[in-house]
Amino acid sequence: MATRDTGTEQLIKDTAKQIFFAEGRFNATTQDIADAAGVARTVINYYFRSKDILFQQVFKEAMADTGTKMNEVLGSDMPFKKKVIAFIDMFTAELTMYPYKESFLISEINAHGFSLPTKDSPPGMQQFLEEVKQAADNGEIKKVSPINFMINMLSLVAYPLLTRRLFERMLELDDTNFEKLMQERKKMIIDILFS
Amino acid sequence: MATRDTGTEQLIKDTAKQIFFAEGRFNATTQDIADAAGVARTVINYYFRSKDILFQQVFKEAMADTGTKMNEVLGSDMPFKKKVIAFIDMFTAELTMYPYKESFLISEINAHGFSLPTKDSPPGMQQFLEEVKQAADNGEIKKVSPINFMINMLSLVAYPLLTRRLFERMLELDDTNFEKLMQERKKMIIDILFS
DNA sequence: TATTTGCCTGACACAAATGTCAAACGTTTT
DNA sequence: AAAACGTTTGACATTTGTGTCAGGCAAATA
Repeated sequence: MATRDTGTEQLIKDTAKQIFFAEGRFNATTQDIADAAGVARTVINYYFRSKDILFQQVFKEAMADTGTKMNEVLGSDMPFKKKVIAFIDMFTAELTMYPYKESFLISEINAHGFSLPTKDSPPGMQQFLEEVKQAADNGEIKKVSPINFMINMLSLVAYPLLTRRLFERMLELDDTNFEKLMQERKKMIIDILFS
Repeated sequence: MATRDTGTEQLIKDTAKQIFFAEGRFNATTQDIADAAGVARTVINYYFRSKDILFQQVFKEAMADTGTKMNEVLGSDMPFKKKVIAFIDMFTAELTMYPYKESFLISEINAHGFSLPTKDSPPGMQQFLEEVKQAADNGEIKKVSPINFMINMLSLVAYPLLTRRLFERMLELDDTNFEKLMQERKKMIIDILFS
């Protein structure tokens, strides 16, 4: 049917991602999304047939996107430590832009039972876990199981960004101080991982 | 009005907590909650007047509950390392029971602008941060800012439990193996914090 | 036993959200 | 210019979720 491509379909998906992943408004209605995108609500039905299908597409793309980004870094041929730093930078940027992405994905899994399309864990991940093992044998890092190393790396970066709002309140930090704290943390995380 | 206390009010709140915090079904309807509790939907209106008020009460209690539990451990007079271990145990148990609690609280803040009641951070927290500073001066732990120590402790415990579903898929773990991994992690986390 | 009182129920009314459709609009094609 | 086509729109219908109410029930009280 030879699309004329007004960019509207993509605009709707991007707007939805903004609302779900950046603003964390998980119960946004199709009207909310349409308003934010500046289009009539029925356009959503025209392009996606139903709200559910829009959600599924956004979900699927988000998963694939995360997978690709991770794979690119973890599967690259950088030296180990450099790779870890690159990953932390990438992951920090990702979570700063879309702090609620993971929470949204998890909540959609619970709400609609969306199954994760990942056939098997991405190849880059396997390669990286192998490299962690080597680094542990080398003595470049402390002896930990590769999986735990991976989890530590993810946790130390992601958690404070995921729970940013709570931290800001609990610790009485404003946005500037929080950003500063996150920058400090990057170095500290490397220290911990390579101690 | 001299309540006769059939336990129904509490049952509804407990059921809501189960659905929100344990099952992660953030868009559950009042009907869902009523069904799970085995009562008619209108009973919810009888006890709470509206869905919003029920949500707010659950939210408020959850926040208070978390605050109390943290305060009890962090404000106790245990020796430092013992206190850290006790905290990790408590926090692990809490997150195993209610993995989606934090996510729910954050999502409600975004959706309904629920304000956090704790104006100032609880006293136990302040005391603990002070003790971290001392431990850093003692050399009992590495030199890190108390806030970062706190964040590290929380992150290493919470993140894998929050994102359990994603991890299980990505790393191809079943429930048993995941639990085992979490037990291993407890010791490892202590190692990291006290290295 | 009769009455009060708190608790619970189902039917109904209302509100909010989603989906459908015919028609209008502006490009592109003929 | 006319026709064809993809896109957009607003009115309408449907579905889903929430709140209200009168009345029924059982335990407590008199």
